[in-house]
Amino acid sequence: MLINELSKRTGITVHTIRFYEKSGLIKGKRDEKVKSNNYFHYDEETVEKLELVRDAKSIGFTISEISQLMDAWYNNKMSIAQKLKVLDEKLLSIEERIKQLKEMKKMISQFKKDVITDNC
Amino acid sequence: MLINELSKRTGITVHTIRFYEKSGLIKGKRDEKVKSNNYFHYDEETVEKLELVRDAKSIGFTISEISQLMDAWYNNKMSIAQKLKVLDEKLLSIEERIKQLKEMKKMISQFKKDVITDNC
DNA sequence: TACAACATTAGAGTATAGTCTATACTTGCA
DNA sequence: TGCAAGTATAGACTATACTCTAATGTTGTA
Repeated sequence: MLINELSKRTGITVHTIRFYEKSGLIKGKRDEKVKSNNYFHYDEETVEKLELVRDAKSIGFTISEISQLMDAWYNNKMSIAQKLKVLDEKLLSIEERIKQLKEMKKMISQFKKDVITDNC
Repeated sequence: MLINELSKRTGITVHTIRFYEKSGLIKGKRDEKVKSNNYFHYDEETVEKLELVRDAKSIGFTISEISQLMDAWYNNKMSIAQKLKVLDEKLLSIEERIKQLKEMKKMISQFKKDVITDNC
């Protein structure tokens, strides 16, 4: 599929997809048989990747973190041990974030109580 | 206390504290009695605020979100209902983030299993 | 075949959140 | 008193992650 369809499938703008391509998150292929143009072609895996990018971004992962994660997932040049290392690191950082979010939740709940009792 | 002490107390650089002051997160007071300089003075509440800023930032809150939160906390111009509204919104967004993080955790755990089983 | 829609590249512009430099004045201590 | 350390303001610079524009070429359809 071409970039326009990829954009429609993922809900990510053409501009942003090109930006992700420049950043190395995805990679389109040129069709050697076609000589009249230089269009990039994308496969289903790219759709999956962009969905992962979207999810990972929404929880605050940076592009470079997502890049690492995708290497662990899709890159066959990494050893199993290396892949597991990256994945374990990401798991730890996620758990740390959940912990911090729970603390903030507690704080805000306490705020709420304070606001109510201070003013009634 | 002056900005240097505030910086040492919070571990936030003088530059960044000035940036937060420009952004409206904190507010120092000038001492009317002293006429030879224009130095800002900060109180304990500012220390607390900067600690809140640090915590909130670490879980991905933007400055504008933190600003809202601090208004709900410290600004006496807001009604109780308004404060509770802001706090409840923040609680909801935190719960949403926790949910997303848990999903990502599941995904990565599944990745790990795939990596192991695909290669052994 | 005209022309709208789509593709590419290069590069400029924007928003957020700092980070640093320059300049100039003030304070505290040996 | 000298001078290092601290303070203020203005503005330049950086990094991240887009977002948009311009220029130019290609494709598909009425």
